[in-house]
Amino acid sequence: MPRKSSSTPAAAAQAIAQPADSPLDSSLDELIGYALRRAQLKVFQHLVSRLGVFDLRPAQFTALAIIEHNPGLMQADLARALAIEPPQAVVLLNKLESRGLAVRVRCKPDKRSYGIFLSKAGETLLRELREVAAQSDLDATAALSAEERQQLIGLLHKIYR
Amino acid sequence: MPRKSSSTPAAAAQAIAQPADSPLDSSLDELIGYALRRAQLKVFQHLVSRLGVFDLRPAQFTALAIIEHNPGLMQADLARALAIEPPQAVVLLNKLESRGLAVRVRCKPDKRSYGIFLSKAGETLLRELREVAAQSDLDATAALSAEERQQLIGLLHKIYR
DNA sequence: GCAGAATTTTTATGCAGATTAACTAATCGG
DNA sequence: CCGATTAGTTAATCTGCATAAAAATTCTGC
Repeated sequence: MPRKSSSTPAAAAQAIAQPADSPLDSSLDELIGYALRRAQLKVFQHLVSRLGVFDLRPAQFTALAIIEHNPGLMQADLARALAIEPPQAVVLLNKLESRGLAVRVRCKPDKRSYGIFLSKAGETLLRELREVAAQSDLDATAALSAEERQQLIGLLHKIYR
Repeated sequence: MPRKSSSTPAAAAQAIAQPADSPLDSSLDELIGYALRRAQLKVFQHLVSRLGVFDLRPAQFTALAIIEHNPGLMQADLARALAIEPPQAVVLLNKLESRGLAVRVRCKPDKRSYGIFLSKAGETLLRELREVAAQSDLDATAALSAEERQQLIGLLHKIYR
């Protein structure tokens, strides 16, 4: 019986990473992009499986955090913050709203747009999710010391800031 | 006129990153997973656009490097190394072979399998691609010093090794 | 204040990448 | 030689994302 390594259903490799048991190498390890991708994939998959317990995807978690931090924002803003197109923000929000985690409130002055807010349940869940995510982070980077984690975050911020 | 920020056709955000001009924040920046994803996305998009000149995707570049480093490997091995499923390895290899960059050679002892090799053209192109990738790496991480890059690579290796 | 342009969200459609299942060909083990 | 297994391929399906078009509302110039 061929064993199926990953329990992760999606989050699939767009390609680059090799699973832990791969005996093959490619001499690409000195490329930052390659190392970044493999590390990111591992950490991401960790998070995906942790969030899976809540039937949530990373993007939904991120959306909750953005909404909390910018209450009343419009959908277009959320889309931009998530780097997704507006139609996708619709389906994402639909899911959050149908689960009672966020609400759309018609904007008084401009009845085209909505203000988006977390529900009480959304706030509560988000608090828990933050802890889950932080713990997932630690687990996935168990090989690093606290100091190294801070170093890493600093370097990464330099790249994308 | 609605401005379209990204010139990147695909390589799209599975969600998390925010484009450079996003005014919104989410207080997620202290998560390694979040920072990793955003940095990885930036570096990856850089590489995608550079490789686009050659009509290649990162996975194809990686495949070439793996083949060079493990000449004669079987398709199943390649699939495992790329963390993709065998059917995908087929289409990937078909493309490389149709472009004359790699060849399948029927295996003498076991006529079910192939040995995969780079063609002369594949080797030549790969040499060029390595330089392109290395330069893309430098460009995308221009904010880092040489020392910081080495530091970063070391930290990333600790995560996924 | 009204016609036309612009903008906010939604719906519909299409596409690229990936996974699964089913099929072919070849080898292995008795 | 025959059933079971393996390598590769093909086909069907799914998913995520984008693009385009539509609907509702607001804005602008006259």
